[in-house]
Amino acid sequence: MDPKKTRGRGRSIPPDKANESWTLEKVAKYAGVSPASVSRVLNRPEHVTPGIKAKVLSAFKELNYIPHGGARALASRRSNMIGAVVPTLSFAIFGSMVQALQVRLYDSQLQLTLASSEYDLEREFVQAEIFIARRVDGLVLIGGDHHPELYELLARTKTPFVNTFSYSTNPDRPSIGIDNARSTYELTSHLVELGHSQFGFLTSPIKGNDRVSGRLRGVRTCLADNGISFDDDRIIEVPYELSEGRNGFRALIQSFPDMTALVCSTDVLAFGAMLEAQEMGIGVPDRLSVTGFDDLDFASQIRPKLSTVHIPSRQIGVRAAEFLLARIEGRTVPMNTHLDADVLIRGSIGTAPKKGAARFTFGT
Amino acid sequence: MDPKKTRGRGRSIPPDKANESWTLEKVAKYAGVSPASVSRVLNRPEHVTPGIKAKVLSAFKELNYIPHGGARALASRRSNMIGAVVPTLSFAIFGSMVQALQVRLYDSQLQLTLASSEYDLEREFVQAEIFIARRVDGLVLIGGDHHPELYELLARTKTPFVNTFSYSTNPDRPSIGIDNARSTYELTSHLVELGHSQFGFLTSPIKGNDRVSGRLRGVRTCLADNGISFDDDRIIEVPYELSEGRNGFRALIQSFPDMTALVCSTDVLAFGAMLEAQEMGIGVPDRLSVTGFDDLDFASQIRPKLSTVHIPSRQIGVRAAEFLLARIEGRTVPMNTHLDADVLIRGSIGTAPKKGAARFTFGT
DNA sequence: CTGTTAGCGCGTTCAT
DNA sequence: ATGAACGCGCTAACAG
Repeated sequence: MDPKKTRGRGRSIPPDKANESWTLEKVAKYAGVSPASVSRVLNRPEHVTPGIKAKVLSAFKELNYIPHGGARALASRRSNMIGAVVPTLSFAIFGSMVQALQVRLYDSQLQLTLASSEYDLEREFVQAEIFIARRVDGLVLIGGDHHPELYELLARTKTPFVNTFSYSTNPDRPSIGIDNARSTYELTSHLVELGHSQFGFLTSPIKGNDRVSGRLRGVRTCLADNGISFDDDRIIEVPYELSEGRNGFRALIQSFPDMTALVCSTDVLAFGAMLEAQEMGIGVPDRLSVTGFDDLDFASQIRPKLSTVHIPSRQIGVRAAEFLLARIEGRTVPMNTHLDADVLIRGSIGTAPKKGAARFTFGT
Repeated sequence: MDPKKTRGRGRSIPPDKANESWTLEKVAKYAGVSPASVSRVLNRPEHVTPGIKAKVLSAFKELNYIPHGGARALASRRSNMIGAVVPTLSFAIFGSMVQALQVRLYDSQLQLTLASSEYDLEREFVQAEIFIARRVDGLVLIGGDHHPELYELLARTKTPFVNTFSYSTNPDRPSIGIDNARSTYELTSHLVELGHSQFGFLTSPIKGNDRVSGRLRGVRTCLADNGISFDDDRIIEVPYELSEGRNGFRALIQSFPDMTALVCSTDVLAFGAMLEAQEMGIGVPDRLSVTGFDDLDFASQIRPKLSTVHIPSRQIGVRAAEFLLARIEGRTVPMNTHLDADVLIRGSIGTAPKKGAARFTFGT
């Protein structure tokens, strides 16, 4: 027998198993096999004899070997990472999508890495660029409004990506999401049927956010279809914060004391508005109907319950993962998939108060 | 002159600038300089003559060159990535910490990459391991309760890390955070001073969460110090969800109808409890005092305002970044830093109702 | 200051 | 099924 391969199986230099930085090559030597075999048990264990596999596996354990991700990415031209850039980490709605995404990717041996843009398209671009520099295998984005250069970058680098939360039909911009305009249209219709004609729209910043602008479009279209006038000064834009919902509502009701229906672009602002209304003695839904969007936990817990639109965010996460997996593996998949969003009519809306009766007077 | 170095500066093979995968070497050839110089303008631009720098920079632009992150990490033994594993992305409290962390790291050319553990120590371990496989330069963790193997892994790989949100004094476990027990002790003291003696504790799962267990300890110690009895069945543990706050409270008040003070381990559960109390006709704070922890936006917006503890989460994020930066650069820094958490006494707590008056009777 | 050269740790042809 | 050799794209000495 070859003495090198008998006893000791190459355990020549194990000075300190713990404090060594083990590389695939060293592990191979330690296990008495070739580097290629070690690589195989890492990547295609089924193509390896049980005997060798066992040796390598036990070497892994003994040496606490951890393969170098960067080196693997370099050699294989695949990073096994998917990047996601979300607008914010401060609201639950993206959290549940991301969680579902993560779990689904994990099942396929892909790791999710996350960054946030703080609702800033420039920052979103920078974060995406960093991900691309890491050669992520795919990218998940929120919405379809992005820096023009980002779309160019994506195309140039051929990075698979998918827009989420808002549905589009553009075949060059894969998307998985809901129809924001349609859902809001529906919500607004209910209000119209209840006799409302004095509307207000309270929203977080619209620029660069197609979900929000879609919702605004839904309101506009619905009111136009019903011959209800809706001037731009009935739209008030505030930062995405609970307290700003209060402020926005106060400003709006001061300008339009006869407003009886308030449509909010998101639950958070609706909560703020409801809290302020309550404080001002404006009854919801008796004198004012309020709607939101997102169906956050609070929506069904506060009283009255908030009428809103439920976004299937877990579904979106799962679908996004599966879309990217398909693209990465070269399978063909529909570029755009529409998901249904349930419109939830709850206690926060009611029939429009009779003319005059609704008018809120200050200082009374 | 050497003809190779004259006109054309090597622009021999630019077949399709757009569809090429440009490497540092190709860029160097294109710019007519050495690979080393290109690398230098990437990493130490100050050590490069303006002339060369200009050539390289314009080549970057023309070719849309994006350096390969994995290769850089491999060659330099630094990934310029910091990993963070958070328990959940669904609550704002970690969001603001992570955001601050991200911004601070960004200023130092480090990229944050995020993963979530869903409050599961096993999953936390796996996520951390993946990060370490990517050779992150540092790791941010939440709390100090981790899988024992994680601590081993960290030590073995010499990965700089820091526990956040909970303060500890263990020099082997760097931490930046608040003293959960102390803050809750203080909060409870207020309740005791207001005459309360019938307490309840509503909490999210305690196991593996030292922030929550610290808070429980704070309550226990305070009540013991004041000679107030507090049996374990006055502690109720529910999932971390708004609706579970309702359920938990209902169960608790049924078992202990004479309870007048409810301490919650987190604002979310306190909100649930307050909503349920309101629904049940139990006045807050007249018949029941409630406290939370976190100071979420809602805490100061609902009525009555929730008494709670404000966590300086942005501060924690900034400090965590700076701690890791220091460790990476080999500077010495205090291993444990304590941050103050403001105890906010607001409308949700009041003097204990007289004996008997407080007793809530079902079906009345 | 600049260019040359040798790896970084791994995957992947090829032979065998 | 296994091993040898090459190269992924970049940085880090070193030499000039």
